[in-house]
Amino acid sequence: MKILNKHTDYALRALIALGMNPGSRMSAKALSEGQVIPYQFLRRILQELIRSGLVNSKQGVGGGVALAVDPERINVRDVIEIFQGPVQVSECMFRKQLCSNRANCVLRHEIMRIEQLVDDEFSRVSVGKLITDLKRVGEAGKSRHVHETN
Amino acid sequence: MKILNKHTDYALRALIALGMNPGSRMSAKALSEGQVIPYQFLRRILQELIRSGLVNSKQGVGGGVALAVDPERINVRDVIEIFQGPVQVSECMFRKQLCSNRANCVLRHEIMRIEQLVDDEFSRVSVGKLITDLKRVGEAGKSRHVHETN
DNA sequence: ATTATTTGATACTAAATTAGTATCAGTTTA
DNA sequence: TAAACTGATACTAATTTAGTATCAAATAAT
Repeated sequence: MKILNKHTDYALRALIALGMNPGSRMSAKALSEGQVIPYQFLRRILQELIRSGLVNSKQGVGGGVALAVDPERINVRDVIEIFQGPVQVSECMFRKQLCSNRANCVLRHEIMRIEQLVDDEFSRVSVGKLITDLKRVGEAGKSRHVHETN
Repeated sequence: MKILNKHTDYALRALIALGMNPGSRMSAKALSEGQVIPYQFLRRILQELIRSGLVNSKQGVGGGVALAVDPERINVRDVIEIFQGPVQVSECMFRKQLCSNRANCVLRHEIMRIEQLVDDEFSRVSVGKLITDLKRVGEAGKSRHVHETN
């Protein structure tokens, strides 16, 4: 049961990279190389982020993308919603005729509670917070590899 | 972002049905008809539940499957784990070489917290509890359709 | 003006996962 | 010995996810 797909994962990495040096505009190419994300795939992900208003873009030489919103105001939930749709458990809620049996419904009750919980938690994690954490780790652990904390 | 797949969904429905009348042994055919689950698909799901020890089976005429465990001791988390693997966010944790960039790692920290939360919550919901809820709803709402409470 | 660098839009392919079907062998009961 | 079952396993189809490719339009530098 994997929660984040590659779209969301890469989108978050890109947003973090953009937020690291505020105001900086980066090309998809630079981002792709810096974050090791397949270029064309990243292009499409960025286009969705642009459409959704989280980043803005500028064409031509010296163009690229930049955050359009304060990183504190972008949270993981937003990004999940863009690329994976709203947190839900089954189709039951939206296609009621499928949900003709009670067992499914009673299950749904518990599950919607958990859904809400997950949603809230992801809402609480902003890109800004991730950047802060990241910078802190960067300071503290200059010499050792982050993985060693696992 | 859908959390439960059909395997888990059907498995839970089957477990609930089996737990409704304790000690009852039901054939896959009866379950399939009662719960409106494709027969051959349910067969395979039941076989996994058997392998995992949650239900036992008896071959031949009058055979079928029955709960092997007190429904209070089967929780949703167990079932998710059987059919969808452990709750995780990305492959990062298990394939460390993929996780060569810090952004991903810092993200993981927050995300593992949420992962744990989801895991705990699903652990708290037992099949027994779902059955209790279901029976209560059955008592209270005899005349009206459950969906009307949406 | 021309060229290089960039995004916009969109079509396409490939791989993986999920959902569902089918078959045949073996067990048990009547 | 026939009917009603599960055990094991192979197969197909649909959907989702991941990734690639192409061409047009904008911008800046020369």
